[in-house]
Amino acid sequence: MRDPVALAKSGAKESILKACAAARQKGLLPDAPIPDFTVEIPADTSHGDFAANVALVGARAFSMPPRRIAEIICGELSLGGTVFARAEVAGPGFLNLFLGEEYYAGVVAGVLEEKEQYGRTGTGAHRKYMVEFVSANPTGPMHLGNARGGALGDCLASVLDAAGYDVTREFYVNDAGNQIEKFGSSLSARYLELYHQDVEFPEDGYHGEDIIVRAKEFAALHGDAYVNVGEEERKRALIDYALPKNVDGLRADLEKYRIRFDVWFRESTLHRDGTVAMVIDLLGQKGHTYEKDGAVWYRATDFGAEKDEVLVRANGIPTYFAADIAYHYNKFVTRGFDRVINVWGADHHGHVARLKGAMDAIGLDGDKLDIVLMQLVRLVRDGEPVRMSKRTGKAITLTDLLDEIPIDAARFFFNLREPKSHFDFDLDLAVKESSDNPVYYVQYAHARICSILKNLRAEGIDVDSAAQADFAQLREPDELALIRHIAKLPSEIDAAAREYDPARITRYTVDLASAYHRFYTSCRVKCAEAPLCLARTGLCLATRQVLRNCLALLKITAPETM
RNA sequence: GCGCCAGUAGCUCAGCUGGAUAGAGUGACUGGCUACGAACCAGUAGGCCGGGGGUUCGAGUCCCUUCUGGCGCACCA
Repeated sequence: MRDPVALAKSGAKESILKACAAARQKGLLPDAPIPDFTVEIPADTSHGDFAANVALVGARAFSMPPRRIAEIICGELSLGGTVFARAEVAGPGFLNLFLGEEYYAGVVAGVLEEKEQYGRTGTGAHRKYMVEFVSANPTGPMHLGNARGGALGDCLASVLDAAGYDVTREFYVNDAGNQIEKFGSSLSARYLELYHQDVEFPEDGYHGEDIIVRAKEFAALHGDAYVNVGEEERKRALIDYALPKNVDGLRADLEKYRIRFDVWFRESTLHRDGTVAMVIDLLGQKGHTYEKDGAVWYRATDFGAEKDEVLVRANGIPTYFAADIAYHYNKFVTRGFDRVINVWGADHHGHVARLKGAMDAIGLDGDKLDIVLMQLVRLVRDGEPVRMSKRTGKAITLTDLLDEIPIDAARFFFNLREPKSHFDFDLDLAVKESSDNPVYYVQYAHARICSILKNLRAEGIDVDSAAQADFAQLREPDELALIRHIAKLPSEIDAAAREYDPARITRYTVDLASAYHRFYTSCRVKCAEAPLCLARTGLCLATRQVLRNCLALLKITAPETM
């Protein structure tokens, strides 16, 4: 629960504000309000460990040159009680702050004390959040988009959990509506084909092999009992058989991918329990609907959408959109989520405004609904886009992908880029067991630490007592750089949660591994003087802990040996 | 035609609510193991941040415009 970076920043801010007040009292600064300023970690460490831009943003308010303001504030600055040892004015007027030695020791000791809790923050304050993701149609196998959405949604949920939110992972099962009817017709046709009935396969039906497999399974159970019944009865029986099977299949595939949902929510329940009818009614009462061409329309344009939408078709069947409004009513009202995050493919971006608008229209707050749009993925092999599976000739499925590349690599790669970035998934790189594969780079750092600790134990060093080592021994630049990076984890988790971008954690982990490898190259653990050796052992333990915490978040294994 | 996302090194991408000399990986070239894992580290080269305007102390970041690419604009989901 400790966040060294946040503490340092707030301490710096407080001291600076005090210095400003003191300067004003002495008449050194005019009596104008101090604009909001930031305390950030500069890219270049020669610019200090933290830097404040107070003088730059205050130039106008004080009508003084920034450099002069910075000098005045710096002169009044008292750093007692903060983690900083000194400050200096630099560049155009930055106030650069340098950390004192105690800070570093505190960070390492803190990690070893908090262990797997290190990095977690209380920012979320247990607010109820839902992340709905994947939600693949149960009419067939999952595609590549689901692979990215799965890794993204799952890690986003982990990140939110780490930031202190009460998170529910949810899969929306579209077990009603048009595509289920198509699913039934397709199954029915395949079933009848088995009995040499002369049937025409539905034009817009599902052509996948999996439909034939299900029809055969059904035939093995029931024989020709459903050949001579009505089409509706046959479809119903086939759907009732195949749908749960498919959902179980999705569940199993996702578990292989290390994703476990808290809730599998069925669309059909919304139709059955009347929620769909209720929200349509509600919209009508509020005057947001009208009838045209026999259909019930919703005035989406009144709520920011580009065009109005049909809620109930002329044939009396509600649209998917109507069900979606009901679904979100259920999320917010029935189940009381404070915020709902949906992970959608970018091809659904046209639905964002209308769904959020619909929330406003039924008297809820559309701003509590966040849609994370992720761009579609392009698979690349030998520098060429791969569209189809070699084996099946059809679109590549999640299981095809996981047959080819390790789960660790898949989860890592899909979380390496921001959701909104288009990206190429390099199959050759993902299967490569070498240094240029970043997932191995990170895992190697972990294995390396484990190996060192093992050697130290073999030499009779009490590794476990290293948690109480004198970390003030750590003074080398690469040691301090590593510790500074370790200190960033909690704020990085907060940032990832705030921006809905778990890729930040993946990149953080790569950078951490890099900082460790540099430390390893320049600082020996084993042959150092006893106190230094123990301190470095502690730093190894802390780094390993942080690597583990990050990899656990991403659900990627942390191997002891490779 | 309208809308959303993106254009940063040869390639893949970072760049934190506008901050200091635009970074990393990879590829190319060069160095580093008689010492804890060389699946590692260090160095060199490589850039009118798609183009053009604007806003201000300061723009890769914000605004306008334009070009290019991806994706949407169903009584499908």
